[in-house]
Amino acid sequence: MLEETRKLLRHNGRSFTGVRASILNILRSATSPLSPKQILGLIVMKKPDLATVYRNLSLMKSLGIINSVDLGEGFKRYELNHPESHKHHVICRSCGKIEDIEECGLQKLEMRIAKKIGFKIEKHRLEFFGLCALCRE
Amino acid sequence: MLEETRKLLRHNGRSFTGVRASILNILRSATSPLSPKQILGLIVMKKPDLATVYRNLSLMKSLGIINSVDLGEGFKRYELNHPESHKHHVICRSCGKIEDIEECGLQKLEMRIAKKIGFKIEKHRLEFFGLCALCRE
DNA sequence: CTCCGTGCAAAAAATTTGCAATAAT
DNA sequence: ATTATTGCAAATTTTTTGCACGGAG
Repeated sequence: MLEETRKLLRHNGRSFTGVRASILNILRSATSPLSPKQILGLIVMKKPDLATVYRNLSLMKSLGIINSVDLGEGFKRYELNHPESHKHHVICRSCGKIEDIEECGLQKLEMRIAKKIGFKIEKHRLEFFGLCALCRE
Repeated sequence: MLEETRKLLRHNGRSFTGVRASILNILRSATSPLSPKQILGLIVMKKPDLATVYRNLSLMKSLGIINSVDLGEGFKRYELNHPESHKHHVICRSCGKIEDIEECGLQKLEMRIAKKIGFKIEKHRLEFFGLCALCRE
């Protein structure tokens, strides 16, 4: 899995560096999308510069290895891109917990909209906001 | 319609100032969500400070008069809040055109998710990205 | 040798805040 | 009078960029 990424990077003339491996490992074990700062905070040894984290996130996003998620917090979060299973998020407005959901079922709506307004729809973003079980008491 | 807003502001001890009226009029005639800078640019006479625009957007959002929309551009956009008709957006990745869509049909999905993960879902955000008819040539 | 990757510092861009002057109630 | 609103400047926060150095091919 990191092997595929390595190949993808090589194929684009880039290398599979330690920083990139760290970022990917962190995103792989994350249970929700992380901000650049959070990612940096989770790199334990040989902490890179935050600018390097940004540059790598940007590169890996452009190669489709990761995705960005914007929850309207004033910064972006990043997660691994799983091309097969496309994810959405449910965010608790009280504790900030983020849960992933696999279910989507927007294809029909997408097709209907595409036809109605003449767009070729390539992707969508869907997030739910509310209160998690714990925060509801 | 501005009358309701006036009452809502008064009820919260705030006044219906010229800046607020300008912002609301601009949002009312906008065909897509606008950034604070765009809004400022559209105020013709007696241009307020950008900080004032930000403060008013924040206040009016907290009162539910307007909504913010985050398309992952690095800044937020604002639109009027129409409590009855809830809107989503389709954004052209080439020319940036934003179209509103009224259709949603996410209630069933919302309920299914709410039940599955125990969230009380209060709102959602949905955007589509692609190419508009013109940009497809 | 020639790019790529990184650290460091500085710059940009979006947003927020402090404070004094002004306007509204 | 009391409280809200604004302008202005400065501060914060997120993200980007320039440059020089070290390293991989």
